[in-house]
Amino acid sequence: MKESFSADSPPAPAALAAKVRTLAPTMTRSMQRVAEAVAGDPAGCAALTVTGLAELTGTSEATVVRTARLLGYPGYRDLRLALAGLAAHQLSGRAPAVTADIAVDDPIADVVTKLAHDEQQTLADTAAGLDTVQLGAVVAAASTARRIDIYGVGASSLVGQDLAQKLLRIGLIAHAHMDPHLAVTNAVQLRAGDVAIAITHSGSTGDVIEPLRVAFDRGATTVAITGRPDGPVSQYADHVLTTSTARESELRPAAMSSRTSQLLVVDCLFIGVAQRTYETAAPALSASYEALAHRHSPRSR
Amino acid sequence: MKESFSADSPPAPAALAAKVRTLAPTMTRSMQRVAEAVAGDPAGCAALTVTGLAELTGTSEATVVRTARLLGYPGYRDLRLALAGLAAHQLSGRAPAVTADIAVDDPIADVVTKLAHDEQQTLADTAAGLDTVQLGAVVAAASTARRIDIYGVGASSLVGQDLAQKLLRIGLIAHAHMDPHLAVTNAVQLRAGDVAIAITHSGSTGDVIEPLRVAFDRGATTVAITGRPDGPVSQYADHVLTTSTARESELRPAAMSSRTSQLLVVDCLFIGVAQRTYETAAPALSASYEALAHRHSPRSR
DNA sequence: TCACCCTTGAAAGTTATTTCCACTCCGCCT
DNA sequence: AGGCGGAGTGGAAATAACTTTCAAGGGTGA
Repeated sequence: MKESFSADSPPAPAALAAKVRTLAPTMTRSMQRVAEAVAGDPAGCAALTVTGLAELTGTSEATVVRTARLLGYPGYRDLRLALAGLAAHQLSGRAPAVTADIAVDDPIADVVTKLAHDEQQTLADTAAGLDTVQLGAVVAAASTARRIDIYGVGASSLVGQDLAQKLLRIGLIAHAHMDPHLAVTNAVQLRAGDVAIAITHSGSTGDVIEPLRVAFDRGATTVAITGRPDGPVSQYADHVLTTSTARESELRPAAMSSRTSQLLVVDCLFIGVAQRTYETAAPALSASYEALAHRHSPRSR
Repeated sequence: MKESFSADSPPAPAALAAKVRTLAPTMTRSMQRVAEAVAGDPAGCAALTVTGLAELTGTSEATVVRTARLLGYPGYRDLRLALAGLAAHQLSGRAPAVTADIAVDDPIADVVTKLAHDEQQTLADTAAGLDTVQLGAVVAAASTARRIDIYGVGASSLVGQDLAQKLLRIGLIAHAHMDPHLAVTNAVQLRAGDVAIAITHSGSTGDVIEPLRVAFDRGATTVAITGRPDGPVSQYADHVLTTSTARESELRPAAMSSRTSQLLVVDCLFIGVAQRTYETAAPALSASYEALAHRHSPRSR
């Protein structure tokens, strides 16, 4: 039997500090120094080699290895790996008050973190609150529609354009109207089998409700994508898709999170339609991809 | 100079998967295999030695080390340490994520879940990979710019419009150019102190690079928001903001996640500017809010 | 006081990582 | 078409890191 130490337990994951305390009495003085250093600054020790840690604790490499063994690892290498994991753990643990509002004097790094977090929250909320039955119905209607008209103004206008752009790419006739007057005059052209989609966060944007009303009267399938399903827009909508309303702050206007939410809905809608029309959508998608390729400079690698 | 590879960034903590995707195009085949293995199974790879990983990926030790360097670590040892941290992270983090791709026959409810999850991932990756120093510099430049020109075509055009819209709302002179020719002719008007922002996922969209080049030559502060920081667009950019490149599938074109990523960057930029110009931004924001109020029907709740 | 055993670090030995170099393959130019 | 140059790659030497061995030192109990 060689110089064996009781490696009684598996490579403990996070309970390292506890283990150190438990085992401390059985340790020799030098080993205690090593264990102390490891428990005190896991992150720092993870960056050190055996030699480094030996020097830091004023001991030898052999002692460091012995300590690692005692702590339940096959060698120092594995202790170090565990240490790295533990370090990553604890510095992620302290979430810098991510729930806090974005303040005027927040450093830019915090802005990024908070904003990303907020948007993630918005996405989760939207996904949770989305009525998949309604969505399915809209997908079905859109897949077979003769034409699809989309209404949106302001920030929602961009969402509408995004949807139209994508639907066009898979060969559907979709148009995003930005001018309210033209929208109404075009809505008159709609009939049963066509689809009209109104996008408005407030649910009460007159410029968007009006064309939807006309489409509704004409017998088209009408859809409202709104954060206020109880708003006026819904009365002319066969299907209502609800977007989430995140808290807004002075620096973060509602438009920002509503846009995220709307885009998710619109993307789901698009993918649903693409699935349904896969036979024609797939070739259309690759065709438009091809067409774009030569617009990029050759060098890409 | 020895066999050196561009270890451009610090040892990224959690943004590893994102970094792999961003850098993938610059990588050689063998390196891609290694990077893939690392991104695919951080925990598993953390348990492997250089030789082990080399064998697993069917490459050589040298290639593994090269890949580690490219990812921003001084060597494989450090990559391994980071991997261990990441592994500890994710298995403590959360439940078995929905990593599966969106399939043609997925029910609509799954589409919503998966898509929301993917977009959340994209946001996290983007936030982790965003260079806050660069962002800060862009914010500073934009806050005091005489005028801000924004270039983007296709899907990126909408992102550009979004940014322009928001900047206008806080009283800055911002314009999103959609027509490449007009963009160039307008870029000629720029001079030192002005800001030009090009948005292109591929980093090689000629229609966007051209106006940026002109702006660059004119002495304006130029910014590129791109998923390929090594792309041609960067050579005319004083500041490069990197968006993340999520995996795409047949049903989920790259445009979708790149848009999410771009919007986050743009939002951060906007909030940064709003902070800096708070004195004027706050009243401007409420003024525009007021102006919109009467466009909505009276009944709201 | 002596013998024993435990603790410890130096150094040898082993394994892992990094560096160097030569070979190959691919694209380009002549 | 042939050859020339350069990037990409893996093999192997060199180096660094880790592990083991071993002998010296120091304390303790007989």
